[in-house]
Amino acid sequence: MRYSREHKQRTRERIVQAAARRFRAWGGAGSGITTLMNELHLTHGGFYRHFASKEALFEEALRASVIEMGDRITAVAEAAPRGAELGAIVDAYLSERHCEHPERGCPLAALAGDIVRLPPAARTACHGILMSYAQRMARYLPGATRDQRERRAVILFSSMAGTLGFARTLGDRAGRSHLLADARAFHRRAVGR
Amino acid sequence: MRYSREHKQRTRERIVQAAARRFRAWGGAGSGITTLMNELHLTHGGFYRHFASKEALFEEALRASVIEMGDRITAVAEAAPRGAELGAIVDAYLSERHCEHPERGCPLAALAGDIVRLPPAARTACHGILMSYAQRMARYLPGATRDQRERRAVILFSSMAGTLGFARTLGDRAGRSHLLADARAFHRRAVGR
DNA sequence: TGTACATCAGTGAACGCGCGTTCACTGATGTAC
DNA sequence: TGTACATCAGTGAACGCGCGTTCACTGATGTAC
Repeated sequence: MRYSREHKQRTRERIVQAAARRFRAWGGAGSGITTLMNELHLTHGGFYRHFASKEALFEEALRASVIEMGDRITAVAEAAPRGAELGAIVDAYLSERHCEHPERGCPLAALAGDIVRLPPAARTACHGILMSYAQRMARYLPGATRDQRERRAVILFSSMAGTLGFARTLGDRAGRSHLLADARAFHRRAVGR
Repeated sequence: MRYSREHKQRTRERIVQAAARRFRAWGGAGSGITTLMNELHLTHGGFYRHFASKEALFEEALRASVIEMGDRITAVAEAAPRGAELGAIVDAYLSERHCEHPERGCPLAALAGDIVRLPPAARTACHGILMSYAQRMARYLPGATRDQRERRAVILFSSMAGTLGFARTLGDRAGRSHLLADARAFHRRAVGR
């Protein structure tokens, strides 16, 4: 049947949002088209009216994840007292909440491992999307030039992502909590003067 | 046919070594049993005379990777002037050589993303193997107690792994080179006094 | 405003493919006598 | 030392399964007249 005016656009967005969560939780290979569409009470066949391929969806979902996470970090920085933005970002990024919810968290921490193994063209596209994330975060980093702030943002976020990723391999809740506290202290010091 | 005395043991080791390389390069899901066995001029059927499952091989290969990487880092530290061990480790870990050869490199950088998504029992086992790696590295970290050195090793290596992982998403050689140089400076400073 | 037709989001069977795993079989070597 | 038999690493066909993708079809709504 034919659907009303903006119906298609809304469906597309629902697919992207669901995929953004699922890919971060289960990886690019870990979440199939059928399961994804069923979650939205649709069948797999309709998927290709919205996306050329699963890879196209992956990129779109990554873009959405980057925006979502960027918004969250921006909100944290905005809520912090002036001068304490970066510390607040580090604390939020390395929080237990973030650690326990990869599906709503940083796509760099959740998907870097998948992106590395993508074919070159897709990998480069995804790298670009991740860089737009770092660019947005750059304003909270110290540095004389825009380039310097951006480069520092890349280092800070990718290294926090590494520690977060390792913390997620730990089953023990208390252990994770200690590890994250250590990590917050480390990154706060590393990024402070 | 039946094979000579130590033949089985040697075959097993060849499988583990090949898997250790392949898993780091292509991930746990990215390298199949058939392809792996064919690389060794064997057929897939024989695999189950050596391992109960692919997951059992993954653990074994992770163990081998951790030992291999631990040996490499230890050699780097041993070759460094007294007091310069940690700086040498950071430089080697964040070198272009390491970045371009995940198949021979750090399993934490290459496989953390896969390990996070393993079923709980396997994930805990793999986490333990990664911890034995951090424990071995702990002696090169500053700290009053063994526990403190170990915790610092976890933070340092996991955060370097994150940056290395991100660098691997970058197709451009020169860009990677700059990023790694930034990362070496960052981690050397963070880990020094 | 009413009618006829075109559109196209969504359906569900079907495709080829590679995966992990199983199993009956082979046959050279180890072992028991 | 020689013979008969057991062993078992490795083979290759076959299994069920889930995957991404294709396609003929449906039918309510948009659009043209």
